[in-house]
Amino acid sequence: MRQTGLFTKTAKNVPKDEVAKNAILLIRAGYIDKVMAGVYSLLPLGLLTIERINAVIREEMQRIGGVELLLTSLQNPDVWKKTSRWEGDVWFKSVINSGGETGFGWTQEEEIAALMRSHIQSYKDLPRSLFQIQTKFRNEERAKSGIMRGREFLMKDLYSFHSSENDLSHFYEECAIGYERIFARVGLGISTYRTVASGGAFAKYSHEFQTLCEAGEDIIYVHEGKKIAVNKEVCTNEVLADLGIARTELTEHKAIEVGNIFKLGARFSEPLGLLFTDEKGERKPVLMGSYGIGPGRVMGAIVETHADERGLLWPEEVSPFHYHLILIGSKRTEVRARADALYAALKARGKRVFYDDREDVQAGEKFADAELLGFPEAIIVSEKTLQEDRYEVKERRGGGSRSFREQELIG
RNA sequence: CGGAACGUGGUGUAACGGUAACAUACACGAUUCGGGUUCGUGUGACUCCGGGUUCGAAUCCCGGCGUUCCGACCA
Repeated sequence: MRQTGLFTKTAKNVPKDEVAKNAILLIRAGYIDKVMAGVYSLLPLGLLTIERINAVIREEMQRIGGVELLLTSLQNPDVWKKTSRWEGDVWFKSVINSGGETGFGWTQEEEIAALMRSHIQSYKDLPRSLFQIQTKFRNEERAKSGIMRGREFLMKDLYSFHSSENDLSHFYEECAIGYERIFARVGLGISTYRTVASGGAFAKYSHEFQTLCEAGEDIIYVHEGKKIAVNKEVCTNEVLADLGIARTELTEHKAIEVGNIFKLGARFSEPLGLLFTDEKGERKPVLMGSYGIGPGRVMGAIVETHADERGLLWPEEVSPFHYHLILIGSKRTEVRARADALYAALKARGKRVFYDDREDVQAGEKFADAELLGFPEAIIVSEKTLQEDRYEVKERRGGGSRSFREQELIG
């Protein structure tokens, strides 16, 4: 992508109505735009970043057998009334002009359980796991923390269906491992802990994936040795005994909940009549699990934990581009021609390149912009590099630079 | 939902109840051309909305809407 083809601009001034680091940097760099409290648009660079995160999530969900679909946002109240979840303040609800009402989905257990009634009849139809990446709506009392707690946000929600508790538990663990792979790949591995949280009616515990961060809203107690944590909300002596850890071994941290996994049992399948026939001919409720990750929160958590005083700093796997090709001395036609050629050559080889081809912009401003945008490596093309017949490649993290011949770069 | 602060050009700030100013961004002209260069000129605001007080309101009062922060809430 050429920078002259991008409409967004970087800003020096920080928006005054934002305090969260993630929102300030993402807005300054032109990745997102704030529409209302807790409602942000994804601009081109923001969208590319989210798509990178989604691609990782997709791959790992498919690896554990998940099949992707896309459910509707508008919800049928009837199914929600059966599970007594139509009431409550989370909903954004609306009326249908021709009669009746609807609500915007904030999670989807009811809808998917209702759907699966037509597709699961026998134990032979199990297990199944389905996921989607979809916009969710929650009427939060108070939106905060920039993109990390919005009223409209993207969510990956996977639902699994099982014939036995054993099978559910097995998949639950598989999914937990998948989640660990995801967070490792997007650059949150070392700071993300599988955290014990309240389980609900069916299971004693659920698990949250919590990324240590001062901007987080949750408080967790971390056991470094075992690489596990306990949410403050459930950190009782009984829980600690279950986990075989002592309170003195724990350290308190603030954290961002970037994902959660939940055993639902028959909580939704039973009231909605999602039943199957087992080997003995008996009718039983399907056992379910649900597993969420917020790609926007992940993006926010990456910004919070990776960005520095110069701007954003993306791990390679989620960065919208790998190279930020910077043309210096844009008036000199031979320099521009070489930069154009290098851009084309890199693209032809499938490299993800963002090309700062702007004219009349000073080198300093280009460097500052590149650091704000945060791609892993900058390639600098200038009179100086051409004289040496080499290109300078500068790392965003650390700022070290090396020079390469064209062959080494595109080979 | 309780408490607090705030709402002024695109963005960020200023202005005692008395001509709305500055920075940035933008446009034009020079200058510079590997770290946000320098200078000049110019465009751009019914001061969130609606009432009220006053000779006169960005400023004071009331109501609404919105934003942020603290708390409560967050299957």
